[in-house]
Amino acid sequence: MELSKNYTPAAIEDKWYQLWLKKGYFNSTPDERTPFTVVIPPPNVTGVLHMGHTLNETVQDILVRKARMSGYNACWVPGSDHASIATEAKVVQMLKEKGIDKNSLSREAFLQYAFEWKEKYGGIIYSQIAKLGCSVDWNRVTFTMDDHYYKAVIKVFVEMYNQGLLYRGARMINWDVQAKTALSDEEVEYRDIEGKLYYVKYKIVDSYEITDDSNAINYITVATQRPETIMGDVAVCVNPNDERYTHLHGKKVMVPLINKAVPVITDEYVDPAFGTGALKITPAHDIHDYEIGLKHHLEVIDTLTEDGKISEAGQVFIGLDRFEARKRAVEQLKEEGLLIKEEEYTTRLGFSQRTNVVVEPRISTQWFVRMKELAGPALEAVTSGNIAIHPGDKFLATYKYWLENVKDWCISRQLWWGQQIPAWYDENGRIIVAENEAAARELYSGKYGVSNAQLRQDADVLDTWFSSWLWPIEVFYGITNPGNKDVEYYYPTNVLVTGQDIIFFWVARMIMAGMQFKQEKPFSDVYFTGMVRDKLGRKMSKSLGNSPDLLVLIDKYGADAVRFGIMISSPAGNDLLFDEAALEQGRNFNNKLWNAMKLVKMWEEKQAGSKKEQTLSNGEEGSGESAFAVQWFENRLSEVRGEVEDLMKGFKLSEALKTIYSLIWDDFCSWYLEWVKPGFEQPVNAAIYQKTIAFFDDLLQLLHPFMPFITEEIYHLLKERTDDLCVKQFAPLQPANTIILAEGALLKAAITTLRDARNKNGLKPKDAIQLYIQSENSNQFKASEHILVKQVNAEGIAYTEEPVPNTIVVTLEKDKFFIAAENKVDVEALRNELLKDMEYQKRFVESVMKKLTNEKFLQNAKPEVVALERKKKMDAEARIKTIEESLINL
RNA sequence: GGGAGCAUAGCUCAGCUGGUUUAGAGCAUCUGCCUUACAAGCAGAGGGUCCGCGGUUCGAACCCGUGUGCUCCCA
Repeated sequence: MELSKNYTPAAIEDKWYQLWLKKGYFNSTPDERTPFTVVIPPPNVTGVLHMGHTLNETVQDILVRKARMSGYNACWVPGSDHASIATEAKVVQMLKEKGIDKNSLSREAFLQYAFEWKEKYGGIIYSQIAKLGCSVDWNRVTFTMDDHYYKAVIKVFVEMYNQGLLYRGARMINWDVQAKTALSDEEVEYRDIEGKLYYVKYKIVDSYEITDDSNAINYITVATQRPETIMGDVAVCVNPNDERYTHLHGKKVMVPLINKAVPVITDEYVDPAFGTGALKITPAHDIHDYEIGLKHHLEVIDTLTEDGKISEAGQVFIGLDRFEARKRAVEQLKEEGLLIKEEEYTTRLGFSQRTNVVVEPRISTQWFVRMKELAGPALEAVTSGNIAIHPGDKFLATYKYWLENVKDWCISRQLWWGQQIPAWYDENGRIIVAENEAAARELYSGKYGVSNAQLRQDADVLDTWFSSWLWPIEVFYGITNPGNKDVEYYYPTNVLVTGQDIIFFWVARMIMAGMQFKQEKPFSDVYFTGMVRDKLGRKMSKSLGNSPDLLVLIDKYGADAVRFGIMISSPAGNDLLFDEAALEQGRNFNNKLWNAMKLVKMWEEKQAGSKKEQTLSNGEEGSGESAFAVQWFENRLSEVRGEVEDLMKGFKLSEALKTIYSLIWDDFCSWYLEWVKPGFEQPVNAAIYQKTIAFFDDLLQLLHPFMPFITEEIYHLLKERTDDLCVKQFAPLQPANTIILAEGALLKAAITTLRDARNKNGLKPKDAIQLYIQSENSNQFKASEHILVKQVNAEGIAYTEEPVPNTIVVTLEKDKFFIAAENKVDVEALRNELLKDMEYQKRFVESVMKKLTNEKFLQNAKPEVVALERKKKMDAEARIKTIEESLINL
């Protein structure tokens, strides 16, 4: 078969994914094996995979594939959530384009459009997950608006209501004026904004006759950021201890623009140092004002409509948008001479995470979850170590802080797309909560003795997170069909992988739900990935245009390279600065693997001797050095497999990948393959060939969870197979022989030292040399001397007791190498090199001697540490001696 | 304003219980190579006040204090 010069991923990736699917490798059903369960953090249906998802899904796939190849029954459940606000906005937009107004539709008709929209666009995210190579069980796709899932949410709501964990009430909540719905505290993002502080005069009522406007006695100055809310003012508040305003206690002032008299009140809350020390109180539009209002029994005047315009209650500027009204208010205040000054001011404003508009504090009647009761067990689950957070040191504190200070969760949303709240109200506003209308009626008549009452269901739906917090349970039907085989087998799941930004939204609430509805944790480990930023460290966002398109990247580099690139630059839990250069590195790695395969394939036809009979120790020409190479690599492989195992157990996936990368590129390609590579047109030892294929297999298997496509492809190209790498089980770990590893390290060091000497002395790669080794222990070189000869292009090798004159001399530990070549020896350069090394060694001995001559060190340090220092000293002194001898013989 | 974290090579980061650390890796850089697996490559090299200051210790990149700078979370 003709093999292309470089690896071409596109067709290969598609081929293998289809084959894996066809063979059902990703599907899981309960059996006698231990399960390894992961539920995907459901991306929302409106979205496409961004780089953050890509990182997340890749991490999950690595863990799942590794488990699948390690004897576990791996089950990775895919799905998406219905994203009520985002989806509803998209559907409304789509209807608008068709010329349909949402308000003209019935709820049922709207939902039908919404489901149609979901069917059409909701699948994009799944095709991207597949493109990336994710080994999810497609038979288990779950959507948070599936019938059973809908029922589960309703069931949980009713249950919680009956347990007193839910309540309905008027509170100040975060209001999204674009989506026209309430938001939870977590859905609000705070950002610093350059704003203005306006200093406005409030005239004092019944004061002295106003004769002179500059006379401060006639008015009080209030500083405000929001002059458009002046119409909702019900008081002006000062600190009771602020002497500047003592004379105003009990007085009244005129609210500008609407000329309404309101009292001056006092409260410790007011900071005399901020602004003018006088605060206007607008209970309807500020949370602190609201609380002060409650305390002082003040009226609440809501001057804004649900879409952020001035309402009738505002009296002026009616119908104007809040920001337009601000401009107009400022203009009018100026005209009336009531605006003293404007001041630049940096403030923090809340923005809706979904629509990005400034969130409006608003008093409204909503449903809330009492969080205190749920927080206890969720906190305990983590602090007791029952659930481990990785990296723990970083997020444990955040998690604890949130749970210890948790506020009630506003779960009602003024939307249609979502689970409609199962609460019914009669004409008197009495509440009945039940799973459906029939049950509600029955309950109602039982409770109040009235049948056929007018009952009206709550029009609102529940927060999307109120459904996704059930995810690890209900994807296995654990709420709607408790005790079923799947949920008993797969729950609790093993690990949840997600971004640190949704620790409260989701992780904490899922743990609450697990403890509350299943009396058991939802997962054993939580792995938080960092945020993906661009290479300048900026968050990726649509507005900056710095977020690359995943499919374009896969097209350009291949899915394996994308997975490699994102993992190699992703230290556990740290933010990762995404740079396409990392994908290039991945592509180059693909190519390296591809070419290594091509090299080995070339040997297939050119094997010396019969494949079966030949062994490594039969004295065949060239077998000696190769036997060493095989032995060494076998042990090196065992060693690295152990390291990778440990790294993966500690969720250090990036380091694990780096380790495998280096094992393949450096140890296998640069060292091992070069060591066993036959000369031009020469046959390869058949036993070595077989061993090399076996090593290659092991390397591919080790890499497979990270780069599934190319590894599967090469696995099948290396040899005729009946099995697939995807489900090949790892062999047990073998201990590595440290003596052989040390011999290999020495050989590598010798080769590098000699190559460096060649380089520095201007010897071309083609110039052959004669090599002499002076060593007290020359045996250590003999096992691998044929490799050494080949790797440094020596014509021959000899052992000597005496220095060899007119040669280039270099030292390695206590050993000396003499290189005889055609070139003239640059004595001066050699001398400098040796002197530099000696200088280093002498200073090293000095630093060691400092310790060894220190009585306190000898007394306090552990004996093995002292012994170690003695050895360091002896080694360095021996080396100095070697260098001195070399210098003399120059 | 409250809390958490970080600061090590040009860049991104390792460095576990203080002692083979006069500090490692990848990328980038430099030098030499078109050596028939791979120039998307090969061989080699250079590069550091471990943020500043003070302390504990026989011994500090590591522990403690303090200052500075950056990042994140919360109000």
